[in-house]
Amino acid sequence: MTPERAQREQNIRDAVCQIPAGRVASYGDVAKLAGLPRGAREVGRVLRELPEGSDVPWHRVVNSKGDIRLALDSPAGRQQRDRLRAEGVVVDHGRIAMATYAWRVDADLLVWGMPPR
DNA sequence: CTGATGACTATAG
DNA sequence: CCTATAGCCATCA
Repeated sequence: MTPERAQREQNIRDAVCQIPAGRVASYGDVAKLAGLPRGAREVGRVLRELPEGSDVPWHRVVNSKGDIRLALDSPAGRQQRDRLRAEGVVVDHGRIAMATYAWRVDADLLVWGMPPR
């Protein structure tokens, strides 16, 4: 494990931790926030490797279309759906309305000069 | 080095 | 909505 890799992974986890409850962000958005503009796939890998019981809110990460990418009939998939609903996010057939729930990092940066919260 | 892989994404039909 | 295609890139056998 190179230090660079450990650092990238930490940056990714930190970015995910910035997503507010009740909002979601895409893998690509998280990658951008972590300073890896083309690292969407790596975000997916890091989340996949999170230890069980991690505090990182991985359930707030979905694909750019707003779809939960984990199998809905899997334990993890159901957990993602349930956790999001518990935060007030409407999940319909594994899909989330990004127009409503996407965490608009760029917009907040433009208006406030910093991410929300 | 090479090829396969994938919790990705954009675009086209 | 669906499929196909291409681009992407770290990681691994």
